[in-house]
Amino acid sequence: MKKSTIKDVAREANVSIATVSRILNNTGKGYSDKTKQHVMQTIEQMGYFPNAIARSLINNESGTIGVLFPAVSGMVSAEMLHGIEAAAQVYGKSVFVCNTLSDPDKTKHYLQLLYEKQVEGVIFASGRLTRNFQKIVKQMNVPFVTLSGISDLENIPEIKVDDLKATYDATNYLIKHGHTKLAMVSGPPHDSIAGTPRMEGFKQALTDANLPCKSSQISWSNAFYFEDGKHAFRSIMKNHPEITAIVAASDEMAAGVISEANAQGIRVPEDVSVIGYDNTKLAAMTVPSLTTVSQEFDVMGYRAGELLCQCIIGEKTDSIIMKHKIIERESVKKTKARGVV
Amino acid sequence: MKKSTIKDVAREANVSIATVSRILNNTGKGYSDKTKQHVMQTIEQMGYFPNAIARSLINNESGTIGVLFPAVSGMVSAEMLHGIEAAAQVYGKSVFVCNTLSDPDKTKHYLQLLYEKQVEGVIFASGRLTRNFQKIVKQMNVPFVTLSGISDLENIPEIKVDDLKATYDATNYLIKHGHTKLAMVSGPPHDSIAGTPRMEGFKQALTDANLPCKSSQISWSNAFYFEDGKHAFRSIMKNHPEITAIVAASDEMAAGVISEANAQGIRVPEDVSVIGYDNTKLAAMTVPSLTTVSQEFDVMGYRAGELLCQCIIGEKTDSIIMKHKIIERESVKKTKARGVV
DNA sequence: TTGAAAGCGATACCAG
DNA sequence: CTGGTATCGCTTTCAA
Repeated sequence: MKKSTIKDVAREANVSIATVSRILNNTGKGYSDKTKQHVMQTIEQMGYFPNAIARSLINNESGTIGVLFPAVSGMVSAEMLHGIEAAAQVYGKSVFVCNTLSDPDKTKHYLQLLYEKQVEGVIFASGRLTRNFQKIVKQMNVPFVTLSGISDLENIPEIKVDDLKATYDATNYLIKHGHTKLAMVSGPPHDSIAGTPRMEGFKQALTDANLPCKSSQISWSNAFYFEDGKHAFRSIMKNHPEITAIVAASDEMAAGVISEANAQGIRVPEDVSVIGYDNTKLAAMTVPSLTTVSQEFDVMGYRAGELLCQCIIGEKTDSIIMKHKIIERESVKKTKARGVV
Repeated sequence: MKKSTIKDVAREANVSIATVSRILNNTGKGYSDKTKQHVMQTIEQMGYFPNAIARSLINNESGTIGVLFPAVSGMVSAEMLHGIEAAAQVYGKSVFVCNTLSDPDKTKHYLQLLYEKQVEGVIFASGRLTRNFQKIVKQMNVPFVTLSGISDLENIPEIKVDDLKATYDATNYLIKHGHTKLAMVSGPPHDSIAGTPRMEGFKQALTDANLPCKSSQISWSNAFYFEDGKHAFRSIMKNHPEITAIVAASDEMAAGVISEANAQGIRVPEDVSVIGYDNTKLAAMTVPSLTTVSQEFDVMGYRAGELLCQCIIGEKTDSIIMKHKIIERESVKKTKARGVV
């Protein structure tokens, strides 16, 4: 049983396809109320749905956008994607998801694919849009937006939180609560998205507070996972047993720190305080629950989707720096206040 | 600057569009090696990419599939989606994601949308495909697959683990390790996917072991979250302080149980053992780490994608029951063995 | 080996 | 208010 087309409807309703088309698109004129009734009815009973692909071809509008993630597994990207989809929904766009695995070849492949599929815009999430992709991006000639990422290309609006400032604030939060011997559990130092800026924020906060800041106070790993946090904490405790507070570059790492502290009989927050980063659901689940820097990923995703859709209709093109805030839970010990509260 | 089309390439290369098309599709015949070289070159330098939409229209193959989730936020759906995308990749399909929010109207809307976009197949994940959707599904006339869900319609292959059996095994695991006073922290009893079958598995295991099984041993919530686990544990401890082991319907709930136990000064696993469900990353992060039933969501996603693509090319149509296994960590106390080990 | 031309399903302009 | 028709970009016969 073949799918019915506009032609079938026209034949069945004894009108021209032009008329059916007008009714379908609700142009308001070009048909009488009576024919409309009649045509709508036959459409209904035939179970006809217009072919969006044919429409796209003639209108030159695919009604789709593409989203590139290193990997959609994981809380963070999941929430972002959710937000993106919600926004796309509102603007009547469908979304293609792609997992680049951070592989440049794969990424380029996907961009070409999206190009061929005539997407109207692309969200590049959690990655770095390098000059490598300049050519294809330019050719595609549709709006791009980076989400919690970074772009080496010009004129690409971005949605992100100011990681440096956020980590600065987190560090400062510990300092304000009386901590003077701090360490950081960081991601890869050359990760220009979540590595470098967060380390920098940590350092600046220490420096501004006239606190010692040696590189040995930062223990970094190749990723941001639970195990990385455990290892990092172990090495910190070896080199700096005097530490009383730790800034982690992700909630998972912070959870690793708490877990390892527990294993070593070090109490959190009595002996050592911990502040996390992201405010994923995990932060509420640790024991003790995690004080952390909040990034609202679903909102960020929504805003990214929204921004992209606005760019598509030529409405707006400004970057958005999302505000962050510190969510206070139980993992930080508050002793004497130091300086302005 | 308009996008260049096959026509432009033809003109530029001084051949007919038919020839360009043949070369593009690598038909192998219909052009000389020399023209091929030449055409490929001009394609390259023009930066031409074929319009997939026009291709879809004439080939009647969109090269896309749709995935419906209640919500892509959350570890579980994220991992599934990752697997799906990976499989789709292999079969050369792009994937549209849709968040139904478990709303029937929205779901129907998305199905229609996917229909119009001419998707070649649909994965219906973590939800129930009711008779409500029968009409549209039938009309679409493309393969459907349910993933970790349930279908009231005929002939829809499914990928899932046997929830009843898995919970049975989990319960039995506790029994084998000497526990006789058990309780369950369950999701919604009328949730036919992750509610009813898991409760049933729990009950059957108790019954088969000749252990008491009153309905008061099961505390259910409207969802499967951390907070639900906390509440449930509280009420269980009120009604059944004698309990020594708990079966949770999700890792998050199990984490809630552990957290609440902690707050009440009840030790895990010394005073009460806990077994989770899902084996999400969270399970490794709790203190103590969680013994749990493993579902490999990324693999399930991959298999679902694979299965769907095989259905599309008419290759295979059998359901897949994924095997589950129990991942032993630290949250279960092993006392005397009881019965066969 | 090539090219001309007939569609794929829908839109929109132009006549009537 | 209506219908005929060119067109969107590409594939695929059918002749040459």
